[in-house]
Amino acid sequence: MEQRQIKRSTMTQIAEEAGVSTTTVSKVLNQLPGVGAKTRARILELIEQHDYVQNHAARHLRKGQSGLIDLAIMRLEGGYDLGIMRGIQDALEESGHRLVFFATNEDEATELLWLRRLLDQSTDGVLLLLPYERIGIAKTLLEHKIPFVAIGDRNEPTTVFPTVGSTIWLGGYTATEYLISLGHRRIAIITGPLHLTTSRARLAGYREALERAGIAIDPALICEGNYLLGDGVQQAYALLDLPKPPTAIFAGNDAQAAGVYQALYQRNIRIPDAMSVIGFDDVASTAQMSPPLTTIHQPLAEMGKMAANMLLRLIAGQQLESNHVELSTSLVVRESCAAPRQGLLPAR
Amino acid sequence: MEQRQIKRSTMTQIAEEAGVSTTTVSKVLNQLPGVGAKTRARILELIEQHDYVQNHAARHLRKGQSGLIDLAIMRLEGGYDLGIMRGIQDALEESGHRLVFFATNEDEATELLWLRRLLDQSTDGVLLLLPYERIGIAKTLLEHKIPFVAIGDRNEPTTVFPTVGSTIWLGGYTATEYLISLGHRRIAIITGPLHLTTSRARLAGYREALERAGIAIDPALICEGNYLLGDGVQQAYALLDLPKPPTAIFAGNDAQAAGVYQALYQRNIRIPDAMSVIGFDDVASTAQMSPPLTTIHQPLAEMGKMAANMLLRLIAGQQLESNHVELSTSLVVRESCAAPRQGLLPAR
DNA sequence: CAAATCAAGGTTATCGTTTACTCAATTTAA
DNA sequence: TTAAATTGAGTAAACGATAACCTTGATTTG
Repeated sequence: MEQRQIKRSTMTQIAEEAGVSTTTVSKVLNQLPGVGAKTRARILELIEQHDYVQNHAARHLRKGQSGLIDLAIMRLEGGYDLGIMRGIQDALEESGHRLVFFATNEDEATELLWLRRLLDQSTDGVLLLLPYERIGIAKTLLEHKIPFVAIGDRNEPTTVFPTVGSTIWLGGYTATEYLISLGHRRIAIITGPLHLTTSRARLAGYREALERAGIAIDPALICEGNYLLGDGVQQAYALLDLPKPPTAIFAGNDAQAAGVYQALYQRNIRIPDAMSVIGFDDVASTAQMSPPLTTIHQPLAEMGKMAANMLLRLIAGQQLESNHVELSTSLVVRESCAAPRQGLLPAR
Repeated sequence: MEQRQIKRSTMTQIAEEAGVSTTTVSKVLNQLPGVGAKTRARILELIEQHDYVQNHAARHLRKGQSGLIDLAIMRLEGGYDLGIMRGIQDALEESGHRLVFFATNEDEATELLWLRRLLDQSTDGVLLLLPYERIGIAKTLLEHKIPFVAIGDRNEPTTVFPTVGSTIWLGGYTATEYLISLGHRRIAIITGPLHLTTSRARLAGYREALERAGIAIDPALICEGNYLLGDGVQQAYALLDLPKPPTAIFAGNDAQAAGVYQALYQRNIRIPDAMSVIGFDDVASTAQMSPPLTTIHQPLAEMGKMAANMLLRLIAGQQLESNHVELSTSLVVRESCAAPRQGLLPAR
């Protein structure tokens, strides 16, 4: 087997050529004091000439810092994770850390193996992007004092470890309020699994908006899904088959909204003329839908960035001001909502 | 600053407790011969007890292998990259390598910085997932003898370095042939940028299919896009405004197909009744469209897996059987294509 | 002018493994 | 029974950089 990677010059070589010790070169590289201007310049020049790059492994071994941050994700899928990753990427680029990527695929064995590998100090910190709370991981990480931050919708808000989320309740409220403002009175919601606090938060927001508008809540208009497209399809059919179907559907997330779209397309019900649909998340692909989906924007990239920055601070040994931070959601109006067909509400 | 990560036990400690030298422990860990059964058992037990994990950095420093594979991607976006990443993930999980993720964001400076960092032997190999040929990177990698494999549609097929692609031409041919088989005669195509060989390959396949079916090629039905949704919208409008519009549109890729959908939705033209649409790539989100998009499947995950495996072989110092491999595309029939409205072709 | 301070730089141990080489004890072959 | 081969284990030198601790000469200070 031939030598694979070209042999690069080491600090020792640079030191020799410059006629100094490696210590001095190290000082220059790490911008530490104790080196004269002339010497420094000479060394810098040599470094340039040799196209010298510090050996990562040696540095890591000595300093105990790998320069690596591990991201655990459940499943490489939706735009949700992608949006967050984008933000993480951005934040890490500045810090010079490399992002290691790992998908658990919901397999516990895989997950454990991964966790075990991290324990050899090969990671500086961990970002958890798991859709439900994997207490196990968090606990292990805590035990081993590996810094980490959890991002996104999770089972329970906690202050035991740092988390980044968004104002879900407000999002649910805003979505519903918007539909009301368009004149809708019969507004359905397809929630996520109700054992998740974030699903309940959406629903609570929905309820609050209706109540404030003085609209009675009709339990028939509240369906539970599992945040998957198929649930959207199914629940939409169920809603359409109601004796008195809604004029608008708040889909809980964008995937379910896509499902609602499909059901409506099948039934030849035009959006937004005959039915308004609003999503949640504002995943990248929602803008691609026909018509483009009005939805609640979660600042995914910002959440990722925030989480990464918090982690970086943790790694640097600094204290966090707050263990849980929530970024704000906002309404993105596109083309899937309009006033209900019959115009204004009939006089009572 | 307090100690951050828990101090883990080292080989030395294990060795001491077992009353052997570190060499012996190392042999056990690396499954090398030269250790008696009893000793081996004793050491293994101690390893278990201590929950010992090898120190990555030390190992890396000594062996010159980081256990890391870097993936360069242009931009964290579509399902295209995601699909491929999924395959890579799978392949690497088996080998135990960690996947480092990097998005160039099309910024050359960032890219250079990244490349420079890899040169310190901190990577075992590189996977290039860049939509156009970044000769610079490949050349540098080649120079420094860093093993790498390029994946996906690229500018020019090459045998200078290993690449993984798919049978694009055949895909273009199949898509067109399928539309013809449904009875379409006026079939439009929205290509990608024609300076890309992969765009030209789709077009060539389209032409061949038409020719074989004895259908004259109408240049008015051939438009060029840039693989973006907006191009799909725009070109679709142009096609609809033709004196004699097509009855089917081959959209070049799925994003453009989504654009076509939007334009058709605006004009209230129903798919597939009044217009058939076929995509290319079979990105995850196409199944979410309304109606679900019929498209040409690129085996993205398989491509990623293949590329990763090739890279692994390269890293192990093995020869590749072939420098360029092409996996086959296939037709995925969903609901966006049907026979043209007017039924069969009028007799001539 | 002696003592204290300081800046520039060097010595050396160390981080935790791997590996080439050595060595003694034991087994095998002749 | 003795030389040769095999086996189980140890020694010590890397791998490349960092950091605590010195040394030296120059400059400052009282």
